[in-house]
Amino acid sequence: MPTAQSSSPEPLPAPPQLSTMETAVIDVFVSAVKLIGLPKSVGEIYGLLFSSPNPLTLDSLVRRLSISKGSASQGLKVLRSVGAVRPVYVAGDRRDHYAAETELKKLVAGFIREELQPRLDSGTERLSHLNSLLASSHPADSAFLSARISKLGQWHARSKSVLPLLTGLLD
Amino acid sequence: MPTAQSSSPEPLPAPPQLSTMETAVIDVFVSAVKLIGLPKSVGEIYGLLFSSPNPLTLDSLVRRLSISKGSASQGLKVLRSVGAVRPVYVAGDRRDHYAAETELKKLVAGFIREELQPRLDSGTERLSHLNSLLASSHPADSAFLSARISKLGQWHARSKSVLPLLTGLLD
DNA sequence: CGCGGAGTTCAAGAAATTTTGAACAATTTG
DNA sequence: CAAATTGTTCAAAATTTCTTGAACTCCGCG
Repeated sequence: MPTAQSSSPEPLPAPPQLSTMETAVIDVFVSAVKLIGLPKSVGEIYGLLFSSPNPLTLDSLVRRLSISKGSASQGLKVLRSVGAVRPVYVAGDRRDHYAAETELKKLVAGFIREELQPRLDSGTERLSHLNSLLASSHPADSAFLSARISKLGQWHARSKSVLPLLTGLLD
Repeated sequence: MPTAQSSSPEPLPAPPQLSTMETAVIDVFVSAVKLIGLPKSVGEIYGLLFSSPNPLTLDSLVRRLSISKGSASQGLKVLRSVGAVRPVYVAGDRRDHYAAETELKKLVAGFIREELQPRLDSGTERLSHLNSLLASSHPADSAFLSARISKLGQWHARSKSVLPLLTGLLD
């Protein structure tokens, strides 16, 4: 029995009160997550799960973090997609329970796969579009532009080959 | 003499008109730059410089991209700091001229040095703060939390050692 | 079946970030 | 030196992104 959630007559949800420790950990993940361009709520959710010995339900996240159900749902969706969070079956409870995945390699791999690779892939199309434009470009600049676009192509190829390697460097 | 900027009596700055090619290249850099969390204007500026055979002044950037002087100034500051842009001396012109740095390795190294490393460094302090909080945490969770914070420390150390390696994988 | 709990979706509001523009500082030049 | 030119700064406006909350879909249960 985690916290005594007894039948208090208060109309307000009663401050869910995060411990100082939890707040500090969450803060770390909020920063981290913003750095990689994901919304704060994702960091809050992951941070709380990371601090929690047992899996939590969407509902607990909503209460303890004071965020909306919508945010929690969307945040969990992202975390699930990158494999940062794992659903845990709990007997006799219809609700989903989630636990934080703590293997760095998995987290990075998931982020690369879901957030970075798709961009690189769309870059391939972009590049061929640029090459097609090259034909109709002003002849005077043509040589220069051709060189630059080829440079872009090099970058792109290099990125595509290096990103996956990154995963290998971890753990 | 690049563009004939003759004395036209028009009150409006006259649409600077980017070529289709330029627009497409800029578009690529705007996406890239947003991915890494920098403002669009930074991508626009770098994109135009990347497409340009000769170095451009702040003023040309303002006119051709139709952005404010403030944006251009701030954007160039960022680009200079990460070494994505190089000032080029032009005889008999008081203004600064800028050229795009196109060595991928340099760009990545600069970004890591200026934008990523500082965050990792502040993370060091954060971690020791967490460790100090550990003392005052509820004994029941103490073992679990201790393990999690140690995990965080591992991640941190691993990141600090891997990030610099990244540079070596390029070019 | 219909009710109720769990979770998702998405349009509208709130918050955060970026851009603007005008005032300022620093130089150069006539 | 004063005037003109170049670039910077920063508060306010504009834009973008995130969060909210209510409507909705699914399911399992009685």
